Amino acid sequence: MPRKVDVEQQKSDIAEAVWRLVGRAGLEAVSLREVATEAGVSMGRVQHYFRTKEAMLLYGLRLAQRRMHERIEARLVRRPDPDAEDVLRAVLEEMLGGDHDTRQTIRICVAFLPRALDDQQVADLLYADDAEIRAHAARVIGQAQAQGRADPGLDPEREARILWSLAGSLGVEVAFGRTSVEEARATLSYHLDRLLGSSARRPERADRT
Amino acid sequence: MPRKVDVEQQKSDIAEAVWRLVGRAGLEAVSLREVATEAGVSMGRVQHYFRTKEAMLLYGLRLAQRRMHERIEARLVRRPDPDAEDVLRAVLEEMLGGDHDTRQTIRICVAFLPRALDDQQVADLLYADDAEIRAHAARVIGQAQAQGRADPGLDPEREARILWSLAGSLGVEVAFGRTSVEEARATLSYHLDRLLGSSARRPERADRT
DNA sequence: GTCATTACGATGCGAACGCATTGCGACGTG
DNA sequence: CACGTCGCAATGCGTTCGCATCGTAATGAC
Repeated sequence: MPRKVDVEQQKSDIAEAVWRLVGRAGLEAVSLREVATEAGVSMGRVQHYFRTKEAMLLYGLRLAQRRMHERIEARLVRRPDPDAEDVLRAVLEEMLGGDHDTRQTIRICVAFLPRALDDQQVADLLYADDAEIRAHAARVIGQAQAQGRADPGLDPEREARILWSLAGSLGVEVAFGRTSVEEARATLSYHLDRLLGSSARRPERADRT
Repeated sequence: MPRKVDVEQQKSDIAEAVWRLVGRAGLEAVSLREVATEAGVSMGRVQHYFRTKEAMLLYGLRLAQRRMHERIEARLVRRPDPDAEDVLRAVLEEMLGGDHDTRQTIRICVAFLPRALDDQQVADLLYADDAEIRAHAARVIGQAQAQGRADPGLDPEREARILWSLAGSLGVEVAFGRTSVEEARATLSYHLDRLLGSSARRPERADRT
């Protein structure tokens, strides 16, 4: 077997160039030539790794979402023995777009929204975790009610829906520069305090415990 | 003076073709030829009324938003002596995308989001009313507090932010087929009930009072 | 009727597009 | 040390793009 390179590395290098272009000016800004230039490689290379433009875009979206998942996991690792609420908070915090890559990912997802209308594959990618996380949020809210922390008059399903919409919306505002991360965080924190009780919970594990 | 046509009519006919294309598959789907075909006119006509593609798109966005404003006004006309809360509720209701044209407009706004990043003109159009409406919402919430209808512990500014984000987010979900209008309406109504007290207020004026 | 002016339809141009093809240098295997 | 395969760079093709140009039919002022 001949010449070997790190295929995944090459593909992700190209995908990241796609991200930058999409994040900067939307899907229309993406052409094979532009991607090649942005990645600092030849157009032949791009075509070697992606048979079609469509495949390249889909790979970029998929990878962006995987990276976002990894960032959420990383947040959880920093917590000792995370419970369901920790998981929810980690997801919400990630969605706010404090991280530069997250903002990029949010912009990418927004750019793909129109495609989801008639492309089931894109729709599946974009909405993959929605139902699961909403259900999870509802459970956490119900749990807080059972513990007497949350207003028993709340409808967990509806509140979960609202929370999810709110976090998503704040993330988009941040990603498109309409709101600062601090503002978004303060707003979400305010909402969560009213929903689950004070957010002053167990702190993240400090470095070198 | 020679041949006269209804210039505004012609321009809006073309703009509506742009809407259909954008609403169907995003900004990338818009080319002069496609627009001409969709509108059932010649490409020359399109170019006659819009000097550049950019001008055409901007006109489309502007007109879509003006139509949305008009629909909100129309909602208000159906209410006898509307107060500040009626205005807020009319705006929110419109944002949910119950109307087909509104859904189209929401999809158009989303499609333009990336452009707002480095096009101040687009940004101004997209975010024109945000601050005003948020301030208005905050006032309405404060007023409800003063009347003892709303929880005095609420922060009107933050609640206004949340309400605005929520309505926008629900509208986007509806516009992209992720949620039914009924669901969105129920969710918003649930939230408003907790925020302002029962939504069972003065009904709209019935036909033929 | 004459004429200026508006409203277009038709056509052409250069650039950029996605994609296919070709060829060759680099490398692990025998 | 050949040989076969992989990793690309280069180039070309047909299409589509936005836009400019040009010709002409229609119309109201005189």
